[in-house]
Amino acid sequence: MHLPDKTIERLSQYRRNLLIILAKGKEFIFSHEIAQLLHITPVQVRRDIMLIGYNGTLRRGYDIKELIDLIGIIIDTDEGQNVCIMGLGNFGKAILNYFAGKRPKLKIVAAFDINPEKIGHLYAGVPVLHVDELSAKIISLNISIGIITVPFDKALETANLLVDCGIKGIVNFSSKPLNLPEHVYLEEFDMITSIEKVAYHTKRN
Amino acid sequence: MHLPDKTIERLSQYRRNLLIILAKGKEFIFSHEIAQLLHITPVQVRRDIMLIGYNGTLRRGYDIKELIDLIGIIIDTDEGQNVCIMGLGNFGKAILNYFAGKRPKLKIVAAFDINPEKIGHLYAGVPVLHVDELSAKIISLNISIGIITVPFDKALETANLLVDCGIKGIVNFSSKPLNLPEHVYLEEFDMITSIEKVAYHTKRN
DNA sequence: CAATAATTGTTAATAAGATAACAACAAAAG
DNA sequence: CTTTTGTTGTTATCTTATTAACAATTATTG
Ligand SMILES: NC(=O)c1ccc[n+]([C@@H]2O[C@H](COP(=O)([O-])OP(=O)(O)OC[C@H]3O[C@@H](n4cnc5c(N)ncnc54)[C@H](O)[C@@H]3O)[C@@H](O)[C@H]2O)c1
Ligand SMILES: NC(=O)c1ccc[n+]([C@@H]2O[C@H](COP(=O)([O-])OP(=O)(O)OC[C@H]3O[C@@H](n4cnc5c(N)ncnc54)[C@H](O)[C@@H]3O)[C@@H](O)[C@H]2O)c1
Repeated sequence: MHLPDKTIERLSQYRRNLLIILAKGKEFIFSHEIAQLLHITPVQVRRDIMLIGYNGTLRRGYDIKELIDLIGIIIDTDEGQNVCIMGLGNFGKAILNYFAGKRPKLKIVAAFDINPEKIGHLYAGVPVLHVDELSAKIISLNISIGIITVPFDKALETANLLVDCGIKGIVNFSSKPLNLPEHVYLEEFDMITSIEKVAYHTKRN
Repeated sequence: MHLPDKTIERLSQYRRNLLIILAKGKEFIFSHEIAQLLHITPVQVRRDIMLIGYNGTLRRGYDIKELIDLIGIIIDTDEGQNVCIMGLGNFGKAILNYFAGKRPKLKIVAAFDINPEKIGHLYAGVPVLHVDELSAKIISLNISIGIITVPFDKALETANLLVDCGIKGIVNFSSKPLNLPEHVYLEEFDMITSIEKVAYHTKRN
């Protein structure tokens, strides 16, 4: 089954929001309710759900629990994947706090840094280790995804290190665009782009 | 002139990278060099540049300085826009550090929080103020864009506050999706989506 | 029980975005 | 001076993404 990239992004958002709604005790949800949550159209929601092969109930909507589980089957692996974070500065800490315990199948199991004051402690329940240990720990902790939040001028060497250690995917939040080998999946984000987009769109008026 | 949304995003990225290259002393650049930086195709670059009406020189490429200036005319206003950040936690601090002095036409001029220990100080050169002052300061500091980094359960009231104060655009990094009036431009980002996208794409192999 | 309203699932149509193709031409090489 | 090479600018094509349209069907209303 091939799924469009944008559908994957929305599935992730659906799940995050459905989990919250489920926790409030709601059992079924209509496409237009999901749509309203994410400022998209109900058709879009129904189409995505169609693509993953799920069927709702006419006039009752979608079973929230079932939908969440199915999204899990699509995004997650059975055993789950382990994640590490490179660079425990403000940004890295924000990510750890935010992520902690949120996704059972996607665990941040270690943070790597070079600052001796940070190493050896736990942060948000996650051990902070020295970068020298990376190679060994990626294997022993079975880490397949790395998040890069080191300073600009350390991003390249950090990425190379991860690649050499056999990482499968990287999320790069450092502002240095990376050029990775094809077999490593890369996702980059820079908030300056977000903010400048808003700046552009608020120019008029 | 109408520009596609994706082109705006890329223009922002072009500029960020061109500024770095300019600082290194390079004066001209080819489309394929820009393309390589951002993992896109040279055609894409040329097309974007065409859309903004800039002309390079055949076989010399684009004048980096001119290109940067033109992108500035498109994204920025002449006087610049002022930005505030709501919630100075780890995430807010990371943004302030990162942004500080980086974009002359897009200044973060205040951070708002409710924690008395934070208020009254400077962080990364930016004054930390109490949320109660928001309404007055948005006017006196001429703030038109707000960045939300308050906790999940405070995001809605914070957004409403900004809207009531006449904000023109919001970047929402809190994990709570917002429903804003049409005249306020909204940009949202959640890193869980980025990470889960990587998780999905690294499932196979 | 008939009529109406609401909702899904799916195909068809449209729109947005990316890539390919190539003419034009300037610089470099021969 | 002629040919080759490299690069831009632009149109045409292809691909991906979104929206519209509507049949099917179930619940609700009268
Ligand atoms: N993409 C975005 O939107 C965005 C936003 C904010 C910051 N950033 C970028 O993220 C990065 C981190 O920002 P921050 O505010 O957390 O910075 P920071 O300085 O607070 O943290 C960086 C951390 O990395 C550690 N470090 C340095 N070299 C290292 C190495 N070789 N290996 C491992 N760890 C190393 C440092 O000890 C420090 O703890 C910067 O590049 C910044 O520009 C990006
Ligand atoms: N979108 C993402 O990718 C992403 C990533 C990390 C964190 N987050 C979210 O960002 C938010 C902030 O994360 P953090 O790690 O910085 O949290 P934090 O707890 O460190 O910081 C929150 C700050 O907001 C302040 N605050 C609380 N209520 C406020 C109010 N009403 N007005 C103004 N300030 C107020 C607090 O005093 C604190 O300083 C959270 O909602 C978190 O879930 C999102």
